[in-house]
Amino acid sequence: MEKNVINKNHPIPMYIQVADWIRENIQSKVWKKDKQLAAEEELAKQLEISRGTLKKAISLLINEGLLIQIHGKGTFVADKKISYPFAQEFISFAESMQRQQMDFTTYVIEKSLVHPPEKIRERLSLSPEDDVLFLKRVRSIEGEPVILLENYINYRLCPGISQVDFTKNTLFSEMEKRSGHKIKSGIRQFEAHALPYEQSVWLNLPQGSPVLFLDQLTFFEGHIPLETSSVWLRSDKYTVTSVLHRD
Amino acid sequence: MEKNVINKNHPIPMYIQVADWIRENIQSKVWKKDKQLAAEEELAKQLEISRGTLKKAISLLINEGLLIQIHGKGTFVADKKISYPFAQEFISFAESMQRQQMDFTTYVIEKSLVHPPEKIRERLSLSPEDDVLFLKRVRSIEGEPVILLENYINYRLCPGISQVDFTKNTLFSEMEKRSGHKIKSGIRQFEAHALPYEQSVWLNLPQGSPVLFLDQLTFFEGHIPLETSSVWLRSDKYTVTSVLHRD
DNA sequence: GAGTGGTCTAGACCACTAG
DNA sequence: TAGTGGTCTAGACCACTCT
Repeated sequence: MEKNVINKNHPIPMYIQVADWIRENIQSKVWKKDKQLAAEEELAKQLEISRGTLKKAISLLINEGLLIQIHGKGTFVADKKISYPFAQEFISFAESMQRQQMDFTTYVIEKSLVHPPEKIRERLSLSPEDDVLFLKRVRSIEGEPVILLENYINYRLCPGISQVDFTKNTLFSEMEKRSGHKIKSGIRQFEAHALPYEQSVWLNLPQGSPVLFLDQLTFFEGHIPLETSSVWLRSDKYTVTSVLHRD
Repeated sequence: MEKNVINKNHPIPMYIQVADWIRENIQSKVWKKDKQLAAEEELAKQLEISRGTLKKAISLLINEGLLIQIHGKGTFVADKKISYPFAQEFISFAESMQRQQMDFTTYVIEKSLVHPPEKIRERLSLSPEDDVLFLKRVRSIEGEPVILLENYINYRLCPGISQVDFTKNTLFSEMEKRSGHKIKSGIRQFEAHALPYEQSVWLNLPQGSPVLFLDQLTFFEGHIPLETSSVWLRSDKYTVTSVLHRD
């Protein structure tokens, strides 16, 4: 039976638990491409949840591109190749890699508490006396650098974060841990840039190469900005793919 | 009263009608930035719908970046600048522009029925005898070209589409009209490219300029592929912005 | 016609925010 | 404490697909 999959008591909403369980079945290849899931009513009964809750879980996975539903036919495991749903759900590079069970390494180029430039202060709604943690990292897959990140983090909201070893810990998880709040949303703007010299050194690419550039702003619940960053992505190595839907 | 906003009978699902109504209030500036909406229970009562239906409408608009919700506080009109939710919802360039009440013009460079290259045939799951419509267009805003599109459309699914005047009609609406089916989903892959010479002429940019490149595949319901395209975007003129959420 | 997902309801209780 | 959104339920009826 599938019923012991979820815990009816508080910690995590049931629809998230159900989505996690389905995602795991897909990623571990227990459920293969094109497998038809049990009908919603049936599956809900097995899991001892209501159909509405199950539908909410399924819709998350449709959004991630892991499932497709066809009216009158059923729910199926999608034929998903490598996909980096960076543009779809607010997940970090680290989370995206982890979900795909890919290994990456992080090298910290710079980590320092600084007084922020005017532009950063505005974006993060900082008071004049607020400091920010400036973080500059390169991430590599199989020894090849693919992504360069420059983050500015509101230090008041994440006290002690300057002590973290970012070769071992991810920024998102540390920001949530230090602040005691959940990251809720973000804005990402995608542009194509010619790689500046300063960045080209770290990405092991010729200056002027076309790269994906992301401008990011991250919020806690309550629309409180806590982090802003510039990201340079080698789009020859790491493409951003989105599975999108119409309503 | 707000109740005449929606039609309880069939044509369009109520949650879409409600979302359209809210979107219009926001875009026409009747509801301004930071305006707090009536509480869900109250608003549902006014619209004579259930709270669940209202929540579904609201979640669409949160996804579009038009509303934000804060637990315990309320629902608010987001502070939205120009945003092109290209990476979030499967809407076409034309629809994106129309929603923002921006004018654009379309110039058709080429429109021809052709026998598709092998790669296109595979992507669209075509039989050897199937033809495709090849369409090459430039779109300009205020006289400035910003986007170049090359589309391959399964002609069997959209009979007669070769007759359409694409300076006046949009591809998505024509594909839906000719086929009698609704476009349901798509996959977009974002890359940064150095602008090839052939494309540079149409975008009025130097060859080699960094541009956003999109590789797109479009599906009807039932996961039937009907169109695939390559799109070059001037990211200095037209940036792709996504408002993203975590669950 | 049998089986599927799509929409909608009317309610319940919980968790968070604010004064 | 009052007011808000977040989650969950148990059911109903409709629309679509396939045989």
